[in-house]
Amino acid sequence: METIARELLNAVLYTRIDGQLCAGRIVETEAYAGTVDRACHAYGGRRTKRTEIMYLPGGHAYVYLIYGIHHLFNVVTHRKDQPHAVLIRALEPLEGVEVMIRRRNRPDNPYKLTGGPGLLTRALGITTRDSGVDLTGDRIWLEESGEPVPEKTIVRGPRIGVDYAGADALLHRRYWIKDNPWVSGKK
DNA sequence: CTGACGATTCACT
DNA sequence: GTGAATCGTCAGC
Repeated sequence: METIARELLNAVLYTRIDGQLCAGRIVETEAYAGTVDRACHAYGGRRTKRTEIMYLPGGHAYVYLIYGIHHLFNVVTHRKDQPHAVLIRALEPLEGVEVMIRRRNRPDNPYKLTGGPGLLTRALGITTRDSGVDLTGDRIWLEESGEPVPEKTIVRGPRIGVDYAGADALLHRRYWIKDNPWVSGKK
């Protein structure tokens, strides 16, 4: 749901995986709007073992493998059987930075530690094993950061990497915090 | 069973 | 700027 994609900006994503606590502030998201969105894995009402997670009630994690290499993390946002989700595209690291650096094992550009959907899952230790986990649990969870993002500093634009979605690729369902250096991709 | 391909990242020209 | 990496998922036979 698009409202939730906006609301998730500034929320803090925590993981406690392999005994390591990590946290990052969400600075970029994308909304995937269920069965009528060509860019959504559940387009047309498709239900498979993988996409079944998106049909769970909001508050679960939907994680999948892309290009055989990267794990992408989403928050399921709607009620049961409404397969909407928000992809977390970028974080600003807050806690466990040393752990993230070790997991990423590539200390070139610091903004690339968690500045991309495949990068932040690597840094936080999230994999497809975590698909379906309850985000109110103690392995992966979200917390409000207090201050909501001022409306003026939220920017929106077309989603990235969904050209196959035809006209739906043009919809402005990507949200990010203006001028935040951790935001991935281009304008 | 088989083949095509992806909500990406990185190395290299 | 281009192309490779790499494998689970999915549709089709």
